[in-house]
Amino acid sequence: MSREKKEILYNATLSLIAENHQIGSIKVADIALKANMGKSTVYEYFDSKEQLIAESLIYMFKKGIEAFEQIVAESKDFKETFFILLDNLAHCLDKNRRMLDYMTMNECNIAIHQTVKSIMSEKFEELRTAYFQAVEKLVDKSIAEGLIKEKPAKFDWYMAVVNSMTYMFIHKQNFPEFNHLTDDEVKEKAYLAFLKILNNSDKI
Amino acid sequence: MSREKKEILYNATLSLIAENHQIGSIKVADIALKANMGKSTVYEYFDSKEQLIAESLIYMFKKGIEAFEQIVAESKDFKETFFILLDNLAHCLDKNRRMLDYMTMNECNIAIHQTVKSIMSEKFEELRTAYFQAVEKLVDKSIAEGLIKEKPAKFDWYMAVVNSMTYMFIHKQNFPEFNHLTDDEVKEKAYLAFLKILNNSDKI
Amino acid sequence: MSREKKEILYNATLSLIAENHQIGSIKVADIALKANMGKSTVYEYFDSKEQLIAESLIYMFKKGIEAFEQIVAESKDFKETFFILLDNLAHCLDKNRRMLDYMTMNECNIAIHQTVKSIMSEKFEELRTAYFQAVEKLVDKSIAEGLIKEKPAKFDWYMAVVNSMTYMFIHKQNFPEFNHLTDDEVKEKAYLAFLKILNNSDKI
Amino acid sequence: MSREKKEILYNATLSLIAENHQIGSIKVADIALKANMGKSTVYEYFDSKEQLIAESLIYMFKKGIEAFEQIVAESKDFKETFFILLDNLAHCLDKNRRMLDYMTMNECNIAIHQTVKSIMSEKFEELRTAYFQAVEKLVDKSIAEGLIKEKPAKFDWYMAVVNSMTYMFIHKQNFPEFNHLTDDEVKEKAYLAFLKILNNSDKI
DNA sequence: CATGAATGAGACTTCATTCAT
DNA sequence: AATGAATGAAGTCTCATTCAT
Repeated sequence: MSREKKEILYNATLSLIAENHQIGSIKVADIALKANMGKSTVYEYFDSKEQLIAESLIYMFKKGIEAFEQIVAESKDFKETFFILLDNLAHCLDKNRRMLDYMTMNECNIAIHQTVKSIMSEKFEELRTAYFQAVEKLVDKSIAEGLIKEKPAKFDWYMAVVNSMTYMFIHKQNFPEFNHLTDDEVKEKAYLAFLKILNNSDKI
Repeated sequence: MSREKKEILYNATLSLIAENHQIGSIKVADIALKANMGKSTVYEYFDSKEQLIAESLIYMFKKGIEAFEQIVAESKDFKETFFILLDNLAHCLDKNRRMLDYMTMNECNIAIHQTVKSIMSEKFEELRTAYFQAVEKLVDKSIAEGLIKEKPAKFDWYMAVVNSMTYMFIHKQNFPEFNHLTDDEVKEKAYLAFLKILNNSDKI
Repeated sequence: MSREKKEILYNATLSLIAENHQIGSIKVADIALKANMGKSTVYEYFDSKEQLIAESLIYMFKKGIEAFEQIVAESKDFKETFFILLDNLAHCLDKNRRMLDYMTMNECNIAIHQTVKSIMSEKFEELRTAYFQAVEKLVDKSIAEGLIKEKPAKFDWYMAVVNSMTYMFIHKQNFPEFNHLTDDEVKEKAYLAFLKILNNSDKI
Repeated sequence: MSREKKEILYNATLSLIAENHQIGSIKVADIALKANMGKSTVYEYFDSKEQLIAESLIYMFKKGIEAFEQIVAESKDFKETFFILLDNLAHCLDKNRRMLDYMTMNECNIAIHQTVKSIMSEKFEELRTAYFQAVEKLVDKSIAEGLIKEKPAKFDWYMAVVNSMTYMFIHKQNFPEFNHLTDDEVKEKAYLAFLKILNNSDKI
């Protein structure tokens, strides 16, 4: 039960982060309201607001990485897998425009508060390692299919993936300049960018 | 005088943003302290904290775009210009790891507060237009030098620039996985990515 | 059964009073923890925290007076009895430096709360009477042994006893000025003070 | 001005301590009300409730010792000085029955809270030293007048003074057993006890 | 009997803002 | 023009108590 209630609170917190876009301004009262419980009940499960937020973020990362892993694990070909992942990201960005900060694991988004920071820094390396592994499996799939000639350096394939995610992110900012593009067109561009970055290194 | 004091306050605010990494948690008291004046004096120049922050951000964008324009305007060749811009970004990221959020003009980072949001949205389009123009001049330089065969679509060249900035950003996160890379190597990679993304569109 | 559980709670409460030194800051959660039971169980036996504390204090007084009586009742001579009592007090003061407040039956230490006050005031007179009787028996012993020439007024003999207890109390405060004195020396001084106060009334 | 406002708050706090009789249960709201200011204003002058309480107690001790010193300094004879001091004590006890705890400098009354404790412990030794000096001057006066034959040990004269104060304290508890005694009679008894304790050491 | 879970009331504290000087 | 002083509103957290099981 403790586990279940904690997850309710994680999800309440995360949906507020998605709405509010600013971790620092989340109020315990809001979390409690969203989770359908009294403010004081929150403190039965967590020592402080910071503890709750920190754990919620870890929870979010874990779930996100798990989802990523599962999508990669399903035996689709690379392009289909890649597109599902971008669709997924687009969906997340619809809910929370700041999601890219989290997807790039930018620690400064989390280190609002000394308490949150110290709670998270332990788990952070572990999470990042898992994330890199999942991303690597995706890249390996593209290599196995011959789309990428030879395995690039870690930084290179990581950047290629980040860059393709950035395509979705920039498009979701809804600048009028880019409103004419559909999600599908952007995904296609992201896909091409991935391949271009990791191929033809000899050409230039 | 009014002008001068306002700029002092802008700069105080911006240096706090750079340090704190969270707009929502900046306090008027801190700004006043940094600006060497009493809290109440701040209210002689601005109606509210939000007004001050919003104007400070606009000020930052303006200065940033001006700096970008000036670097591009100086008659260096494309590669040198590009590298100076990346050096500049690296310097900004050293002070404020969240700077990319601002550089990509992600509005959600600013919309902490309804007041800030409405103040900024007027100016925002103007700023973005200026930013796009500056970026376009940079891209045009690469075309003029023949590094890019033909002028790509707006979204494509904008993404190419954003992606190259992302290289610096990811590297500045100091993940142990990428600590072996020097700033110069990363700049080179960013430069190559820019060219790859905008060339060879026929190859794939 | 009810009786037994209640006593467990009394003792848990009293040991917390001994540790905390402040009745007002004792928490039901602490009492329950010390008594090895759930917080809600406390409310099976007592209507409120105040009721429990009030009854615990009464229990403490009763036990204390009984102990006092028993020591006096054992057929030792006056000086030995007196010293055992002072030893006893020293032991109590080691656990709770505020014990003197209770030993002098200073009602203000108990009247933290209107509820406690009203609960106690009924019993208080009864307890004080018993206490005075016990003290009187001690004094009578000193008279029977001829150490005191004639029976002094009630206030006088009560003060003589209180004063001798104060010796122990002051010594237990561990002021560096008095650290060189041993417990035995202080007891001797307290004993002499008792005799001096109650004798030679004609001399001065 | 800061000094003046702080003193207002000290006095508000001390009058609440006198009324409430329990340091732990004093509320900032009550202090602010008593001092005629908003709750938040209190925090302009003190970092926390504990800091305010600790400083208030130090202030009380200081003022008390100063008053004691001044009474002793005025060139009255010993008995008159002694009686004025006891009158003074009686007056304090009327306001705050716990005052004896403070007069005996029982540190446990102050150490409710770790913060208060650490703030005070620095000053405590200094205060105690001043207190002992003041008491010593009083005792010296009795020696100078020949009321005490030779100067007793520090512990002995300190105990004699404490004991005489205890007379007032016990009487102020208003036990029905002692209601027939007037303040003047009690003062006389306290005075005699002082002399008896410090004289005739040879007699017993 | 016993208690885990929940919570309302209320405490401390922060901070943007106002106001008198 | 500048600010020290004051504060209301709001946020975090605590804790005695209730209630369903």
